[in-house]
Amino acid sequence: MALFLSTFVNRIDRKGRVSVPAPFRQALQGQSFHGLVVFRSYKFPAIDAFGFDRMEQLSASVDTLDLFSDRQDDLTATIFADARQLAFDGEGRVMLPADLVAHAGLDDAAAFVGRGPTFQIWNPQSFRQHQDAARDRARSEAATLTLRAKDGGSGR
Amino acid sequence: MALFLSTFVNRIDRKGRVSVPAPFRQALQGQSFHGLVVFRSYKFPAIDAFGFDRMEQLSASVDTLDLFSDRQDDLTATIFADARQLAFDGEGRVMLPADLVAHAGLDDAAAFVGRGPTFQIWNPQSFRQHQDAARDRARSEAATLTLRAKDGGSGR
DNA sequence: GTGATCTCCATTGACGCCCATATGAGCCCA
DNA sequence: TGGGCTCATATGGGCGTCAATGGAGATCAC
Repeated sequence: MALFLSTFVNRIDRKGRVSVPAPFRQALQGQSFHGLVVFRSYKFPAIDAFGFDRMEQLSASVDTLDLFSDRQDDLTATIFADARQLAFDGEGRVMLPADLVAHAGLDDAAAFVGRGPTFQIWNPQSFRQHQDAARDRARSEAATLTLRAKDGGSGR
Repeated sequence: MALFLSTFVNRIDRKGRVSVPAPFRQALQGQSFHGLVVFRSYKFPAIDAFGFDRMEQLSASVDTLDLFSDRQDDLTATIFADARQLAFDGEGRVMLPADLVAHAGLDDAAAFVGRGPTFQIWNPQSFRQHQDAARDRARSEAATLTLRAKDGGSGR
């Protein structure tokens, strides 16, 4: 399974193309579709992304011949309808659709942010602010966590 | 199995023809009928659609009584009676029957909305509203889903 | 004969594919 | 340890191809 670590910032050229970081491309090797699956993040001004195999898994888990389940309507409508496949070109770049660029507030650069099994694409400035805020929150919670962690040892 | 992702908006010309998005056509390749199976969505102002193989699957399931609740029975009966086959022309277009156009409130454009194993055809404006609402609902359910995934181990 | 549907052709605009260049990191050798 | 070399990645631009769209003519059904 793919594992995405660290953050990389690459330029977006005037044709809307951006290089996917080589380590991320390596993590995506050997999938049935050579590229990314992306969609608008629910909670952030960012783009969520992962490999095609993860989408296939999602489809299989949702798929039944019951066409009439109310429960899955919102989920499928949102996930599958909103997802896009972005194919790599020969140089390992993808074209970012204009509406996703708008959603993430992207300008001339994109930050690829590893999140383990998935990653996100942010405006670099927005991400820095977001990250700083997250760090502050984590720091203020640290006292509580430390007390709990006493028996467990080093969480990170 | 076919996997329909993303949303594509294409124009309907004055003869009622509309191009099926190329990625969807690719997902439908190699089936015994070169075209779509469509019927009125029973809960949305939209057209449900998928490939012929899925209709065959559905038929087989009904035969083996897999889907033998009364509710399913009514609904599947409705589907088979209501379903139509729309053949591709040389350019990958289909002709939308007038009554389906009316049911979906289609005008001069059609949104092809991927739903994983199936897709739908909507009036673009109607779909946008529907998607925004579904997105809000999904967002509020996201917390619940996350909590469930946590104890299940690493959700995928 | 008349209307509708299917087939074929032309246009245009976007996107995929190709090559060329720069930049930086790692490696080898002195 | 320092310098130079090499290779991979990132980046920019040009061009060909395919998809979407519109229309005209042929064929079939009523």
